[in-house]
Amino acid sequence: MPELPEVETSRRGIAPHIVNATVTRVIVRNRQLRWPVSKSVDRNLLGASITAVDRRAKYLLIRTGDGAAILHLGMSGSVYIVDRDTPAGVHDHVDIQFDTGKALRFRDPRRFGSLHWSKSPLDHKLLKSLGPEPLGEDFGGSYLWERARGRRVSIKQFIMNAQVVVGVGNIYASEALYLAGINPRRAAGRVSLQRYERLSNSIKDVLAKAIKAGGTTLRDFYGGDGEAGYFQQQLEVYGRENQPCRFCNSPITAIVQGQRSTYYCKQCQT
DNA sequence: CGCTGACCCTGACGGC
DNA sequence: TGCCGTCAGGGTCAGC
Repeated sequence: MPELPEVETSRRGIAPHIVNATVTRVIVRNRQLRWPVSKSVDRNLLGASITAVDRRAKYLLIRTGDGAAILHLGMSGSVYIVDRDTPAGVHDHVDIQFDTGKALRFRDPRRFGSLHWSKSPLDHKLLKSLGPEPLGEDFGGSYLWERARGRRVSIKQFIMNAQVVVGVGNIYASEALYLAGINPRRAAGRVSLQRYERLSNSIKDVLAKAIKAGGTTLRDFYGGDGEAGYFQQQLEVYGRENQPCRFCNSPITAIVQGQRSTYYCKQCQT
């Protein structure tokens, strides 16, 4: 479900409600997520005051003075602010209750999400070898081109690789390649520097616009404040198999790459 | 090191 | 209506 824009939308939705609030109780109803949730999470959060909610890649970092809870939403996860005593549904695995009377609720039907505690989250095993943020200064065309030397993997799988750049998920990878006019099947090592410049700009553009729109709501995504995103209205190719390309009218093609579906225009993307 | 495919899990949806 | 196959926005890991 959530790609970078959806995680960022969630972060912005929840932060105002929990920063400076103190944790009065932590309820973990099901510890069997992507990895078992350690009791150190509960222990460290209890009694602490939240100092910030940050994001690195698709991880939410819920910080206290001593460290951070590292929350990943996986494919189907979402976070909400609820009144503390709101009855929990079957997939509401974690509640973090606050002295404000509210709680941060984590729901995740498929349980591909995860929750860890770390004193120094950016050094955590899951985060330490991640590539740059796509909206940051150190990401651009020359960086991508450099990293792509000798790589035979498809350009689409290359930009979805979090070691290369974080936060480019399956929807926005197809969208960015369309906007840059690059065939998603092309080998990463055979894309010119000039086209990488265009691609890095497309990635920045599409992610920034999606954040502005509050994310993409395909099935069930809602930001932390319960609002649906509306970026899906701006999707050019994702989910549009056989529908006309908005530029040239030829039908959008769907293929599978690395077990994920890819959408593109055979006419416009070479 | 780079790359591929299996796998984790539940729910929604379309076809019959 | 019900059953069954397919698919889903994530990522890690083993094996070549």
